Amino acid sequence: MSLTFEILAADGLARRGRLTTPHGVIETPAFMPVGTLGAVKGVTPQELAAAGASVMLANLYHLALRPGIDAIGRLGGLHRFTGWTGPILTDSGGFQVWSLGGLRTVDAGGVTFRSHLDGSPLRFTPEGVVDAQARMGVDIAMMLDECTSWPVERAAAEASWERTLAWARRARAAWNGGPGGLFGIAQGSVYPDLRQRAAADLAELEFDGYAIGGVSVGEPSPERRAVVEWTAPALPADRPRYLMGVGYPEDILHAVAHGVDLFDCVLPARNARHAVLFTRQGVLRMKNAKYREDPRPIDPECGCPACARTSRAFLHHLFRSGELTAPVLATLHNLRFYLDFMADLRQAIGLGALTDTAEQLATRSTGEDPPGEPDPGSLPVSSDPLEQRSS
RNA sequence: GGAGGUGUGGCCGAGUGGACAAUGGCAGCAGACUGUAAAUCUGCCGGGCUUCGCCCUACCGAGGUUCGAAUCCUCGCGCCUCCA
Repeated sequence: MSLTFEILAADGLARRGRLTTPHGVIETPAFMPVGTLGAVKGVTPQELAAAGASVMLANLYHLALRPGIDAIGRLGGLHRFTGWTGPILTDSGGFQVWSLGGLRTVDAGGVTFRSHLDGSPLRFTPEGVVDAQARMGVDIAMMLDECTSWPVERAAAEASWERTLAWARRARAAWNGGPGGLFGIAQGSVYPDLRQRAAADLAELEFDGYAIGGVSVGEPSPERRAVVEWTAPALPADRPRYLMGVGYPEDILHAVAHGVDLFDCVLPARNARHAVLFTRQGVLRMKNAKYREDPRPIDPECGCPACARTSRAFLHHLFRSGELTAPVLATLHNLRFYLDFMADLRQAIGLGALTDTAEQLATRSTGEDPPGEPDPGSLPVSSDPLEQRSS
């Protein structure tokens, strides 16, 4: 097995672990920022690392379309190409089966996409997807799956799982045990027996890790949580578990408490670009008029480069003006918030205090920030102009 | 002085007899975003109300024609262009 996973501590079902990959160690539970095209939008690899990220996601479908897997191979692999030196996990394109629903057809053998860029056809098979990820030299490859939509009839969900399971077997057989690892993906929509069966089916195939897919596709939060509660404990305990596409901090906390180790979500990055910031005081919609003359930092308890010397008023101004710096600063902040959140969860599990701190941690991103009295002196200004952004 | 043009909701700008409280865009107010076709999308945006509807005031101003005018006519005012 090319990835090693150690469980360092446990707290109820929650685990504090360490996943060792060819390009570095991932302390879990971990949040993996999404860099679909090879970069988290607006963020350099150095900034990503400085924010505390230990692993980055990228996407096979998007990279296969542009610049192409062969080109990435000729350029020395995905790490060399992107400049991100830490672990990389690539998603297989299974999510695009759902998100690009109008641009693909699925058959027993695989998926045929019509490029969203120019309409040209692109064929994905379980074997081809494994091979492409191996050629890019990623640390964690994901099997090709069919991400079911929501809602979906039970019979359709079951048929879909039969197909995805067949793909899982083919992917497993095609994986040549390169330096990285291959993860299986459980589907089964919102049907408990299907979910549990999917977990058991995959476990037999002995993947390097197991993902829960088919969530974050529009289902209500209680449905999503139920899926986690059925599936996560049913997956092999000695391998990392990955909840795909989730989510808000409260959902991550819930999943961690049920034994999930890895997460990814576009939310912190996309919301940042849309001027929505996560803070320990609640959610801030930075374009709102109430921040026009708010001199406070975004989040006084945050150590990110934006909070170090950017007032809400200035960030508001940058967003209003369409200044590129705005989404960049906001993304650096939101990423740092998520990554700090995960660090706090890891610490809590290590102390056996997850349940105790759960409420306190969960309230961070809920609700609107309280108005508060603007305190003109509240923005800390460093006396050392070179201190900022240095990592 | 003469000729022609033009004046529309915070701004720009469609509309040239009824389907107009008036297309669009911007600005403004708010909301959504979950393995990224997303620096995107949605709602509101004259005033009031019991806001899937009703009432009032509205397209420079004042008159007029008409069943009916942002749209036609007259006068006035402002602005633009050309000629002297």
